[in-house]
Amino acid sequence: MSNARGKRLLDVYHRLYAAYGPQHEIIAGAILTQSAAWSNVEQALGKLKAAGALSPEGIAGLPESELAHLVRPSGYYNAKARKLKAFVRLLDRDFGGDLEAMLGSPIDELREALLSTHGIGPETADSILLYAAGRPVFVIDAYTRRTFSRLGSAAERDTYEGWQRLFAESLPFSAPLFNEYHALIVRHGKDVCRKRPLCGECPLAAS
DNA sequence: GCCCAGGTGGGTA
DNA sequence: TACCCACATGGG
Repeated sequence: MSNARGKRLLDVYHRLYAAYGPQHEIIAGAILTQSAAWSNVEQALGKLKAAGALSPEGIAGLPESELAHLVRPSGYYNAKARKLKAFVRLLDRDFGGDLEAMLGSPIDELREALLSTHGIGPETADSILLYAAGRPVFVIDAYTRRTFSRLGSAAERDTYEGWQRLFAESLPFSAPLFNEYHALIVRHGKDVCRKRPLCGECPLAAS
């Protein structure tokens, strides 16, 4: 491991880790961020990590009540503890507890499995598919709807599928593009444009 | 004090 | 299918 190749491989690992974070942290974050401010989610993730519970094994090994206590800052803590437990049960039951196997399984199969799990709806499922599994799925959230409605580019059908079709049929089919685009929409949504839609500081004002 | 945040599931008509 | 409502904390 002291040779150049080993260092190179470790360097790649650290770069990827710095860019994406551990996959179980992304998944926990996707569930905890449901109808919650990200600053509160970060507090909850910090508590999980400090308790050594930020992993499928950690979550599985904790009573639901203790899990609830740890995720309390993210709100709806009893409901979210139950959802984390449900995800780990799915991982265990359908993929033998192997997260890599789960994330590497066929996209339609995985999406269906996620949607059949308590507490995972279309947005959370697609967040996991895009951000944890790196699949080309466009995530539709409140920021996306708000932003494109204001721009006069709302989906024809105001449903999750309707919005998703709008992006899927109009953009190159690329996970990195979908990832970056959605991240930018969120960034924009949290920025000046929440209180002052399409104001002078908004990069979308003149478009 | 009041309002809202990157949703979801269950119940009712 | 289309609404309601519960679930709950922390920050502006």
